[in-house]
Amino acid sequence: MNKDRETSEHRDSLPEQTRHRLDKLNKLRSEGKDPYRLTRCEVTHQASGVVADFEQLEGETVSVAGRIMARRGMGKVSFADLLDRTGTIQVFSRLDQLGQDSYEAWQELDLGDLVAVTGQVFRTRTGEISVRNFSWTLLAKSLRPLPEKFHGLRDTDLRYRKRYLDLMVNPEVRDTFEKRGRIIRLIRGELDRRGYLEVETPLLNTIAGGAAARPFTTHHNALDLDLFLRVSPELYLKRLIVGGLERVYEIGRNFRNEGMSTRHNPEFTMLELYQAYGDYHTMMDITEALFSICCLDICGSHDIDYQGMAISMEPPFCRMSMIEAVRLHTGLDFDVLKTDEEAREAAKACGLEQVTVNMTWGEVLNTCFETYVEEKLIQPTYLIDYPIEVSPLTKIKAGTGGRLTERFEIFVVGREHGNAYSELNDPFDQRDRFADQQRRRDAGDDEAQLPDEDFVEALEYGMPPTGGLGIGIDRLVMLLTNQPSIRDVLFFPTMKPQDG
RNA sequence: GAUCCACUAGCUCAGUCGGUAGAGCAUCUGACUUUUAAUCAGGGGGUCUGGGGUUCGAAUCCCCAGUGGAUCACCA
Repeated sequence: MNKDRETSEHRDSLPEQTRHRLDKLNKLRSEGKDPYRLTRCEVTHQASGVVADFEQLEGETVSVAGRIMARRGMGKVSFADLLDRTGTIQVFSRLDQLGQDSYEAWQELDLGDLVAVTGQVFRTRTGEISVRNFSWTLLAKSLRPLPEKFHGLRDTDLRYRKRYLDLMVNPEVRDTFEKRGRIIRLIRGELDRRGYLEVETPLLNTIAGGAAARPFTTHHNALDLDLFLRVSPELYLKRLIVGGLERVYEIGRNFRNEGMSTRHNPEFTMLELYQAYGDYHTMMDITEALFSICCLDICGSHDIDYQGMAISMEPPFCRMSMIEAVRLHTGLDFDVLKTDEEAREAAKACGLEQVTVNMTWGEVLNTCFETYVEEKLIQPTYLIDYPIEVSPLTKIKAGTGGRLTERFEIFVVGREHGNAYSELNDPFDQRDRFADQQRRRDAGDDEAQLPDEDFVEALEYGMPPTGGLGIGIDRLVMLLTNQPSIRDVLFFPTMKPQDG
């Protein structure tokens, strides 16, 4: 709120409620009681602590601080609900205890004002644990009316744009984000226990590698250099494996310049980890451990509800090959369909319209999976053995004629939650795969991966056999907090400006 | 990018057949010394998202735009 708004002509144009609050603030300032000048206050107890430790605290004097969320005036007595980060505590104020001036000033407070209260812990006649107001301080004036307390803030537009209001009046929102923080802490704890080093790698990339996705572009002025926001930290993390760190992980933001949905935000948080001397089976064990640990801690059970679906997060998770899954759901058997031509014809006969003339056996298989199977994988399932065409950084699976790779994605509630593989460490093969990706790019596939010759050079020094895993943190949080949209687990989801 | 839906007081929502706008909470005035969605009495508050059109008359019907939501496309 800028200085202009304190002048009289602006005052008159303000909504009634804001005008009243501004008048009160100006009155305080003119009396030398500017609340914004205070720099700190002594807080001895949290709201939930007063309630939890009532037996010990009854009769003791405590200092609490928070936002006034509700008031119930009774004349010479009044009640207020004070909200801090732990919850709500009731403040009981009496005229004869505060004195005329202090009580009148207390009655002048508005919903949303931030106050500190010092007083005695006691239980009211109706049993409510409260703080008897002996003295209080206004810590900050709230100049705008709060959203309604009973219904909360419903308008999704407002909730996402002004998340602070959402957090003030919708307690379950705070709960979701506290759980998000806990999930990330649990993951760090488990990986630290397993001897992983947490690392950070560049967000500004000269080559946006490691995933097939369109990047955001930016520019460095001093170097006169176009840069890309990373779409994945994968190639950097594997360089660290080459460097001998053996077990590394990074939890951080990826940026993909693509469509948005309930499952996609342009920036999102990924866990990526790499373990030398492991493979994709090692990564299945870690995935199960991480999911299970988080689920038990957050939900208290392996049996959870997600949007009306009963999900069992009890390890071990179901494992099924892509060929098997497609056979099960479409009847098409890619063990029998041998050539690209046969695969295309069979899929077309099955009604798959996306099939184009150039598609290979593996691409058809993958398209069949995405079209007919993916959304049906409700219970946690490791979908294994992906076609080589869609897995340019992955080791070939022995005995598949070079068609399939040692890779899995984990699906829950019909969504991809993670992606892992036995990392390709053959520099010759890797160079060929990049060349293949380049051919696809040249043929018009702008999502094909960009060759990274420096990465291949790193492989030439020798990378041990390595298992790698990526888990979408936002989707995991959605799953464990039963939120329907990724925007509900991001404090500030990407939004169009309103006057855009 | 496509389709459908929504947008009314600070917030949550009604608004019939096209006839000058309603409620609850919040706010203001008054009453009230243990309330808790406090209660009681009274008052104020609106660019009906924006622009255009049809009409004697539009929150309401039509067109365009904005923002959001859902679905699809995209996302190996």
